[in-house]
Amino acid sequence: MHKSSNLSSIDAHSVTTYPKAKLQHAEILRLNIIEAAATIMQEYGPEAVTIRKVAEKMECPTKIIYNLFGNKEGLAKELFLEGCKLLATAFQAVPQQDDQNSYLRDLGQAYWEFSRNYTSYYMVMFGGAFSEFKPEEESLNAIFTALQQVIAVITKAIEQGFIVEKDPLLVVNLVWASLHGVIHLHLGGHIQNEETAKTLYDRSVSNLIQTFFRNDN
Amino acid sequence: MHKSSNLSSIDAHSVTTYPKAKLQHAEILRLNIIEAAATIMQEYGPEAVTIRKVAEKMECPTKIIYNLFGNKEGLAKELFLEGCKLLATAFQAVPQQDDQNSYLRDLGQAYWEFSRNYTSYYMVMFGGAFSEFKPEEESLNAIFTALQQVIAVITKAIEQGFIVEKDPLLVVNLVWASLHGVIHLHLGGHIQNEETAKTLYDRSVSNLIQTFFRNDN
DNA sequence: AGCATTCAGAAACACTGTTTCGATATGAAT
DNA sequence: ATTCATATCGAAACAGTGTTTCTGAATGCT
Repeated sequence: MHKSSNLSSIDAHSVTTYPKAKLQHAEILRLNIIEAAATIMQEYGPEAVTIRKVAEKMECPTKIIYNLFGNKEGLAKELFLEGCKLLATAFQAVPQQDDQNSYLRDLGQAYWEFSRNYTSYYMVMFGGAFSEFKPEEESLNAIFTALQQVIAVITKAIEQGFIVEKDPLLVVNLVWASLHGVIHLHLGGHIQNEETAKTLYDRSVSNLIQTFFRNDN
Repeated sequence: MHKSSNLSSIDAHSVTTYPKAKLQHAEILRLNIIEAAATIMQEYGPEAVTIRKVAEKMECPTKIIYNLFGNKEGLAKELFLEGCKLLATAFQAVPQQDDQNSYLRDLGQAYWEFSRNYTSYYMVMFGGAFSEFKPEEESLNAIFTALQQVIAVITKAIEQGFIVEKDPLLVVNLVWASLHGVIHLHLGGHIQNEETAKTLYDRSVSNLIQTFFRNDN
């Protein structure tokens, strides 16, 4: 106890730096709380993320979490944004190709693997795991950012005349919705067998590419 | 209080009919509880369905609900099955047509309207509104039954050579997943504008039909 | 009619998100 | 430096959830 009293007694005259140091401390605490929540979520699933468990892991009272995030929705939003970053990273890790068709296929594969490797994040972001959280503008922008590679490749394909449809976002949404549908039905237990789900997913990818990419025959 | 004591004192000698009457009573009670839960759900949403609120509406202790349904998951399952019946009815209400292409389009429209008119049921069935409930065999069969019209029309289209793909269930799942994806992204707040969502939905239907129905040109 | 069994129904338990409130400690002012 | 006001801390309480206990009462069988 009284952990910070030593720190604050180091120098008592630099008044202006005090709030800054405290804010830094608060920011670090904030990040640690998000990390703790993420750890619990990935280990035991989104429904295991309770304010009390996070507070227990952080060895702090729940009030601090409420001070920093307002309510559970605020913490959920941070996990949502964290997931967006992970998805963005996953897409960025896919090597670009001149063949837009093949590149889009690889991005689709990356999306599937993201849903497998970060299932809890996927459920928070797109599966409604935290029913209290609905994405608002900032969260929607984060998704938009995460999908940037997909948007880019489709935009390019349109510009180069490989895709007839003019509106890139329309195509992106159609692709996204179709693939999300397969993943979500699988995660929801409606398509239980994973192989079956993967087969459906790959067929969806192929069908979408066939639909949008004019095959010049 | 002692409501049933009058009933049971009507005739005390017909011993064999007693359990039957009681089972009937239990069955009626069971149906009333499901109806009460459904009413709460449709009025205030799935998250408002709590054992206590249902018990309060039924003016009975929560124990009775636990006796009849085991736990909340058991009650959720009944709502799920109820939703399947409603969806089946909605599909059956679509007039059959010889033109499989057009018929499938109308079934797709009915599916969209079901998700609009019975959003809570849709969320319970396919949106994971009751996270504790995952469909087991009986529930999966109920979905299969509800989708019967869709399965039939696709099977027929394959038999008649309009669809090249051989496996009807594969096609059904691909169609279902794509359309569910649009609906679910919309209900989840990722595609907020309803008009946009409907446009995407209609385009998905068109794309799917174009993909699977060989256009004889 | 008596007896065993079952079941109703209130209360309690364990857990959740969230808020309250007194004690504490902090930051500013004289 | 001491005082005062403010802000924060942190335990406890509140309201609500799913579920289980437990006692008294009614039920069904002998």
